[in-house]
Amino acid sequence: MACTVSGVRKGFRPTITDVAALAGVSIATASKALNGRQDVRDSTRQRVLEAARELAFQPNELARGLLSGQTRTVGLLTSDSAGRFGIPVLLGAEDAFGAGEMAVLLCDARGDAIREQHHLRALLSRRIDGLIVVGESTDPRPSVSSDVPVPVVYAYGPSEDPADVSFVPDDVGGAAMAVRHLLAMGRRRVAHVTGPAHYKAARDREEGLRLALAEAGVAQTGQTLCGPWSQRWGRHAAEMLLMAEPEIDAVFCGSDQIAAGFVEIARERGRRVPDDLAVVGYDNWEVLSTETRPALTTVDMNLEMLGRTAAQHLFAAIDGRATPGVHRMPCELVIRDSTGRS
Amino acid sequence: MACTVSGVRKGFRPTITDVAALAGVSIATASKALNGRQDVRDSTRQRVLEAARELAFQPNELARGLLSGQTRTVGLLTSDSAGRFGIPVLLGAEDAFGAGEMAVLLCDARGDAIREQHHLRALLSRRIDGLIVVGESTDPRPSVSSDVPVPVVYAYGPSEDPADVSFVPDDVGGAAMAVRHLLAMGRRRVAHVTGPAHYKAARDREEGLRLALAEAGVAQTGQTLCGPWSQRWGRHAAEMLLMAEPEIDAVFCGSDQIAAGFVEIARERGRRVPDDLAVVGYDNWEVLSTETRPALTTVDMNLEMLGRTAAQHLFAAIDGRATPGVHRMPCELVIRDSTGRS
DNA sequence: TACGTTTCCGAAAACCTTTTAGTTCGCTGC
DNA sequence: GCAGCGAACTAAAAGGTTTTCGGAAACGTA
Repeated sequence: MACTVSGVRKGFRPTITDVAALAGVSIATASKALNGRQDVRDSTRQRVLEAARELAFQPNELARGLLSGQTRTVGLLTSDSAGRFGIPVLLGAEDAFGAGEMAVLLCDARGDAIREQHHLRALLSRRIDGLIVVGESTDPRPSVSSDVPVPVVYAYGPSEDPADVSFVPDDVGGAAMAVRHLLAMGRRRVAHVTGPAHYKAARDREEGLRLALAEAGVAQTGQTLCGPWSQRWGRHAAEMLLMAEPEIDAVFCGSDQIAAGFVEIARERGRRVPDDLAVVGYDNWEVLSTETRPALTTVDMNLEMLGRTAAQHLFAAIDGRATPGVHRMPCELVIRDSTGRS
Repeated sequence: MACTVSGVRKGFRPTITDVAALAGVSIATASKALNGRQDVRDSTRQRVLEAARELAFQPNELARGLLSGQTRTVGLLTSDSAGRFGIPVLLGAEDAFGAGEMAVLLCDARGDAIREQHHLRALLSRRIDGLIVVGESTDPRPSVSSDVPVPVVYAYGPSEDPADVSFVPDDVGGAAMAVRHLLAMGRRRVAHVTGPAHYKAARDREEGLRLALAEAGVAQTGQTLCGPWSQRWGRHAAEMLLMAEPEIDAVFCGSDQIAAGFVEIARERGRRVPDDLAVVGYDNWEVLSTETRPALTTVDMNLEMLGRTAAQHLFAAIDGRATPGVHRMPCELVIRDSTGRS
């Protein structure tokens, strides 16, 4: 009787009309049966459900969206998703949306403002319910909210407009936490090697360092050294620093790449890590942080969680409950061997 | 007169009816004017265009798609986009689609078949025009094509069904190219350290190695050593291999992580790379390959290009021009210092 | 039988756009 | 004065779904 079809005819898509016809009812009744509404006799509902199953019927979200004005689709606009940091945020957001039955339209502007406008138009013409903008760094970026008639949430890179909703890692807090850990391990001669000073991330992390040192009444050893975020720079900085300030017993590095380079040189120069020298990284980029010798104590920005939170907040904003402002999400200190056993 | 609005009223979306009313024409005429069709007087067209500009009108893609049956939207289904390899493929595909005015619906199944089915249903109900499935490894994966009434293209991880369209890196060719390079540099005692043997990537790369060695009539030195893809395993393998086969003058590694670990130990044991020992990696993961000392010669699978090609092929398939089968995309050898100057 | 109530179902409108099939109007040619 | 024609425009249908509202049937009550 019921001829179960394995596979699907290419191109053919059954409509609710087909289902209604097969079940021998009107489309209105079929709709009510399928959506679990009242005013349908149980036996009728069963017939409709059976017909829908047999035809592998999938309601057309386009038609549904056209009617309801809600597409249950959000845009995810990234400036540079190739970047190390955009990806986890994106994944967290995708995860949260997936759980909420939302679909995600992905756009990568590749750092180009023209392309960004282009994508924005494409998203709007597809009637997204909301938008997440993922930055490529924690530096504030121009707001797009005024061009967009739906709620917008910024993740990782905040909007320049404080009236927008932004979620960023708390780099000041993360850095302070890392340095407090160094101090708790008894270190008092703490140096600092980080990335280019024009990055907000570098400045924030420096502020966290100062904060924690000031709390403990300890002075920083040597100047903050700024360079690229790379391992190469970590090696170079280590060579300079071990020469210039040989008495240091701890280094706070602005990234795991820098830290990886630093421990490499320290090891070569015969400094035992962590016994002679404790090293802390930042980012918890596991391919580096777990593979250096010794494995790095480092700050994890919880980016996936940040993305998830931003997505959940977007839900709230779509429902009209937004909390504007910059929300700083706490970081987490991952303690490994490079700062010694506690 | 024309009051240009900066910003957009939240929630309000003008329709073509609004545009037509403002321009004083029927919606049919407005539609024709906006779409550059004939049968519209120039002066009328200008009035319509002006009205559309003033209202910031965006045609509703939902309505358009409902009518045309084409959504100009494709699905991108990944098993594990957190993976190292899915990302570039995804970016390449997104890039190709963006250029073609297509939008991309992103779904990450996180390696869960249930979730995959769930996402598949969501995509189909949104009436995607086509689907790209991005695998997490080069091992063949179950086909979804029979459940999907639109064209499907598999990228990175091929479908188990040879009637499907798949794009995979040519690992055999890539490995052979790497080993031929070692031979061309005069090396004759080539060892092999790679990942777990249950990975097709490991087996394919071994086949490439054998091929190239056989061509040159050279025997492999020592057994192929299999372990995790990690840097740690690279270090461990180096310790064993330098002990067991001290006469080797080259190592082909199955990944940059393994190669990075290998050169690290080789350096510590006093083997000069590349003078005493040439090392080749695989993947061209730049955070490793450009930062080791010396920088790694390595095989680049051109994943972004692979993703782009898969996307372009999906276009063709949507137009009814598909070329079934597994398409092997050429790899590229990136020569750096770890194999010596040429 | 007449009437009210409940239960179940269906017709039709609405969402927004494109396209088809006209309709109107002015003009040419006879 | 009229057939014929082309240009410019419009009314209406189509696409798939949900929702509103009205209607029909069934049942109980007076």
